[in-house]
Amino acid sequence: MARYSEKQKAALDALMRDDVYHHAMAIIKNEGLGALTMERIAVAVGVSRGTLYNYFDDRDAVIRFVKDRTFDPILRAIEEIAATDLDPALKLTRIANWIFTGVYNDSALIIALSPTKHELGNRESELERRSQAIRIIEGIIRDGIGSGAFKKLPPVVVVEIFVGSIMGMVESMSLSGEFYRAEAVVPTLMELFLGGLRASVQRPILTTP
Amino acid sequence: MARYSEKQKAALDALMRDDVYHHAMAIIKNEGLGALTMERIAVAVGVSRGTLYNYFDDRDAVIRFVKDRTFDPILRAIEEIAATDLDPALKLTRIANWIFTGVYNDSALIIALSPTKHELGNRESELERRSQAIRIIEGIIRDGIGSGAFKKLPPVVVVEIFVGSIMGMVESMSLSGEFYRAEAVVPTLMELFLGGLRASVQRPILTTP
Amino acid sequence: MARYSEKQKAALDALMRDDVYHHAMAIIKNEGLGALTMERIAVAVGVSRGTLYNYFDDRDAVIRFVKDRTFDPILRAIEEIAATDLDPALKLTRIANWIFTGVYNDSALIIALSPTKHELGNRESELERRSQAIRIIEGIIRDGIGSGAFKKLPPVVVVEIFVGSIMGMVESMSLSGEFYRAEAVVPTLMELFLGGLRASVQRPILTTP
Amino acid sequence: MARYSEKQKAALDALMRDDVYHHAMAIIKNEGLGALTMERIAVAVGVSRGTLYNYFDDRDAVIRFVKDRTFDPILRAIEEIAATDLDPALKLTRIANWIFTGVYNDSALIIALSPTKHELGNRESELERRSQAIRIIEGIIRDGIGSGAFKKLPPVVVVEIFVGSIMGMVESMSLSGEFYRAEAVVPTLMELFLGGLRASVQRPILTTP
DNA sequence: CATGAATGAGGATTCATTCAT
DNA sequence: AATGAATGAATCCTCATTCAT
Repeated sequence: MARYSEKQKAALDALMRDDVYHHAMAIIKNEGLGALTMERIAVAVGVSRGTLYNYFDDRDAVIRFVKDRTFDPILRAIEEIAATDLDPALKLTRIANWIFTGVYNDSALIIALSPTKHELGNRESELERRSQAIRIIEGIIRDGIGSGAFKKLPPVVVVEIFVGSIMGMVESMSLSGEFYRAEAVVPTLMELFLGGLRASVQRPILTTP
Repeated sequence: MARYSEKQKAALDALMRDDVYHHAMAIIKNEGLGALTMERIAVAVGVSRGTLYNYFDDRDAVIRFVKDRTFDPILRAIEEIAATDLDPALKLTRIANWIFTGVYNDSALIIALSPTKHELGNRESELERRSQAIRIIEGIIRDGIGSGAFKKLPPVVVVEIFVGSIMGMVESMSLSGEFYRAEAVVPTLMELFLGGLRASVQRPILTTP
Repeated sequence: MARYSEKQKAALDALMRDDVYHHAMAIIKNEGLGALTMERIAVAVGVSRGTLYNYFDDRDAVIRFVKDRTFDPILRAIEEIAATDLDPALKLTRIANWIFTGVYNDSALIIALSPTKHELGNRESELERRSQAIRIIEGIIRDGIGSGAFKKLPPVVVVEIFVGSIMGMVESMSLSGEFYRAEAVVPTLMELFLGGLRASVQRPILTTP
Repeated sequence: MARYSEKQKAALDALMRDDVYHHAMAIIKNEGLGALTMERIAVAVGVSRGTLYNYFDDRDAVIRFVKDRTFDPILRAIEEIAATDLDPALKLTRIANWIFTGVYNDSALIIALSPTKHELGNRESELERRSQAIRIIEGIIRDGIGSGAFKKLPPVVVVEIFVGSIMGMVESMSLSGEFYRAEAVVPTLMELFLGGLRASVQRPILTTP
């Protein structure tokens, strides 16, 4: 009796979600998260507002979905890079490259999406995603310190600085409107970061006075 | 003629603006910029909505005011530090410290306020403020490179990374909910940053004053 | 696909617009244009304010709609009368009759709507409508002068007086609250107007003293 | 104890009212009645809003006052003209001239003021003023009919047409934006009006078809 | 009397969301 | 499943008016 088999239904569902992702991204990029109304999405996708509600519980679900779909690949890439047996410095460089490149394409989007913080309860998944990434990168840094390649700096803080500086760079560029390609920025970023992190010649470590 | 002298009026005005700043900050921190409605502010301050409009042209003016009041001291501090004759590395350290400390108190606020992007037209003053800071810091870095203290890396990119990593750190902390005091983070940050920036040969490391 | 066919939708739309026209008219007549708030209309029509916005972009659109719906039939009638091959005097009489009758039903409305001046930008269509009517009537008067039926008075001024006296009459009645039927007023009006306009036998010309 | 004597107070009062009239006129002319807020007036006059309320009960009182001050001279002039022993046709011509000229100077104003009708309760004085004028003019027309100078047309309707055509002309000009001087319009107007009104040679009367 | 800060009642709009068809 | 009309809560903003100083 059912018109669509389970499979067909799932396929339909996937198509709809693809469409929504595509158009929601475009709207957010061009006009900001505030412009992402159900009406706008519905019109862009070519369905009625009501139909949208058959696929997403509410507007927040749409936002959550778009975020997830944007960040998950980055997380997976980080996991994959961490799983290789490259040396820690190289891993970090690749991660920086990946994030930067991945983010580059959706530049403004990241910014628009990021500090949703207070807007509704998407914090959980977001934080979880973030803390997963953090934990993985922290592992890499601990490895580096353990192997004597990196200085003995507090890993937790180092991770935050690593991630923070990448995200900060993206935000910086977004605010100033000047976008550099990954190749133009990542080397300098890593030069600075690794330059300071590498346990090169001995140098007394600095602590807060 | 007038019952209140100019001074009294100014004082009243200042009081109101202080109040608004105070409560607007609280609202933004706890619930985000989106929760900053005129009604909320009015209730918090203890006046009617109408009264608010006697002090601020519109909601946007309130937001602008809060931003200015938050960022201006930072900008001025940066200017002052840049004007000293400390060596570049120390200047950068102090600036990092200042921003970090200053921002620490209003932590989440910065994030909530920063990427207003797409929302209203307050970008101008915001960008100007930012570019002023950027220009000043860029000057310091050029000095460092000129004096041979820093590596010859593209100053523009270095600044972005410097500023970006600080802002990113703040945002990182804001997202994760764990806030470190400046003393706990800045040394590490500068160790990394300066470690990578310095024209190698060893040199005693600089500490936060 | 759609539950409602295009036709049904159009019908619904027409119904709503009819309703709005009806009630908006009543409100304007009784309490003036200023009383025509979206709330008032919504309550009168029996829908929510939000629903109104599904049919009209904003309050201005409602006003424009009511005006158009009121004036357009008059304009069309004038065009039709002008297109006949009646003699000019008769054309004018019929036009006066038409305007007067048509307007009679919406009497006060015309006044309430007409000098919206300074209020919103609906002047364009209004003026255009007016100038179309003027142009047509001017043509009739020129014909009359050309054929020797009318005196050689400046057509432009004559039109203004013709139109002005009709509109003025309506306004007069509206202000005084006494409404005469077209049959009671138009003959007198035309007697005066045509009596003065016709190129009769000689008559001493009157000049301003 | 009183600071001001009655006289002084009255003088002060008159000054204030003069000022208000002056500036209120300017505002109405340039921006319409809607722009006539207490704040605007207060600023223009150079006093506080509160002070305005010492001279006028409310906004409506201001509007009433401005109207009165504008129309009263016209009414008085009509009375004076009616009191002369000129012949009826000449009286009407002079009245038309007077109204037209008087209004010419405040052109748009008349329109802006006229259909206040529904706006608050200034109807009484307005109507009274109007009906006084009507009554006087009606008297002139009756005289004309009585003396055999005018045709036997219903005086009430003739008055309305006379007044209506003048006011209509003014409004016409206001709407179209083209203002003619009294000398350019009144002769034509009176030519038409008196041409039709005079009991001249016999001519078949035209009735509505 | 003058002042002007405070008030609060409107009025316009926008959207997320529901639900009958 | 899809539709889209209807809803109504939320928000911004404007002013006439009051009243303590």
